[in-house]
Amino acid sequence: MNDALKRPIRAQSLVDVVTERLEAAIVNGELAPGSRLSEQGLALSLGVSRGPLREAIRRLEGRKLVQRTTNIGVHVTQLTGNDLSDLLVVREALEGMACGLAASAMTDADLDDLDRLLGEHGDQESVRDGTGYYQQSPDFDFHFRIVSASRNERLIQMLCHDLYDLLRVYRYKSSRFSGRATAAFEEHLRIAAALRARDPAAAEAAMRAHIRNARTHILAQIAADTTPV
Amino acid sequence: MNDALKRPIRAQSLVDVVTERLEAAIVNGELAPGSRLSEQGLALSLGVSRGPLREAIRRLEGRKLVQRTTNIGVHVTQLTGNDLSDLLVVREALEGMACGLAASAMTDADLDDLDRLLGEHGDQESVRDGTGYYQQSPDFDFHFRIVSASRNERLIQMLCHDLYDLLRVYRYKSSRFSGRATAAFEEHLRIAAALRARDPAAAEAAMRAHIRNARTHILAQIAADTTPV
DNA sequence: CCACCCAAAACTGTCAACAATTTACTCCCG
DNA sequence: CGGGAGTAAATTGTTGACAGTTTTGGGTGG
Repeated sequence: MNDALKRPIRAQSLVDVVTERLEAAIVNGELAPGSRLSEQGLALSLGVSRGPLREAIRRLEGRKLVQRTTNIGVHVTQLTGNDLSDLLVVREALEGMACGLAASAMTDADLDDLDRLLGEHGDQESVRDGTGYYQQSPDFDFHFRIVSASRNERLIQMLCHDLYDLLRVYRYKSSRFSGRATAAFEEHLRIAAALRARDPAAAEAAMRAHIRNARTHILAQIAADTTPV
Repeated sequence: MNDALKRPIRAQSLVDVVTERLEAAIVNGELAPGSRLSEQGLALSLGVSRGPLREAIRRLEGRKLVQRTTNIGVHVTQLTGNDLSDLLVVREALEGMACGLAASAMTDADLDDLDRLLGEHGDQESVRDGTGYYQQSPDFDFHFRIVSASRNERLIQMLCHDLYDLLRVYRYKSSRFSGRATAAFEEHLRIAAALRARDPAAAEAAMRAHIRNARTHILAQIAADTTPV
């Protein structure tokens, strides 16, 4: 799909490298939400000057992954329950649309791949008892494939790059979202069936219901988690 | 709604000021899409050093308003017809959702305000013949109010700040999108009616149809514009 | 007259130093 | 012993300078 070759390779600047490193560190929890980023310290530990580091931070700032307060410093974005709620509504809208588009655009090969993926999920026991710590990755795989099949670059970018990153940040901060693996798996099957039927409306509805259920579950879990504290 | 007072005021840094200026210049067309931004020249004309200017550019880069190529320079994002098409699909998904939420959240006062706005629009002759150059602003007003009524901060931000900015950039670059003012106005009325009925599903459907029609119209106009060239 | 190569100018990438503000600590007073 | 003012340390904001790359222009050879 990509031309790959022919386009001149450009040495990526320090800013690019630093941005990737910071993004990875934030997403995988190495930099905890709410934690402060010291420019001096980070510049030293990354072996770069403060200039490129600051520029990288500005870029993440534009993506809402960090927040800068003038003369105070930058903090990794900390999502409140409300933020997470809002974010999942946005995800419902975007991913529902993506799923509807995918229903029209997916090839037979794509559909077969998706079924194979679901087959592997079904074999895992973690789906049945629903601990699902490393169910996280296959779950993202499933959604990632459907979104990619929408063939809408902007939509793919917004979901897979921006939204998923933000959601991952939250996941690592708070406790696992578990206890719904079985229901989620069945919803995945329903989505796959609608895609196989090439029914955009049904596919969108199934995906939206899936995300709406996840949202309800997550919000309930958060409410139960934070009220006792 | 905002606490306004009590929160200490912070002198906004040069980066903030520069970011606003650049954003405004790009949105209002002063910096044309595809044009190159010279760091030296801009720094000189804005009266700041290259450091803050570069940081401001990085922030806009995160928002996809400009694009940087290593060792070459930064260019104002130039949307292709495909980009615009993708973008409008995203807008359909997000603004449809926002409109559905607004149907539940809008107060009677909000609805009255919206009706008053529509009444003013109906009086303008530009709606009837449909030149609609400065119809642009009232149109954004209408959409802006509905989106704001969704009470979803993330959604509001994504639509009113990010998406509308990008769309405005395109509008100024290419020819006016006209000839649909009458139909658009009627669709606005239909949306308002659904909101007044507090019917989320109908409101979402009406908004999505409205944006889908606009998209079709715009894409057709672009195809007619560029093929002869 | 065109194509190619080489040198100079212009520009971007990076860095280290300086200025301004915030934070932390210490000392003094009540 | 508690509170507050003042000072010192640390951190962020900004700047100017240097290094590396790209582009431009001219000159030479075919």
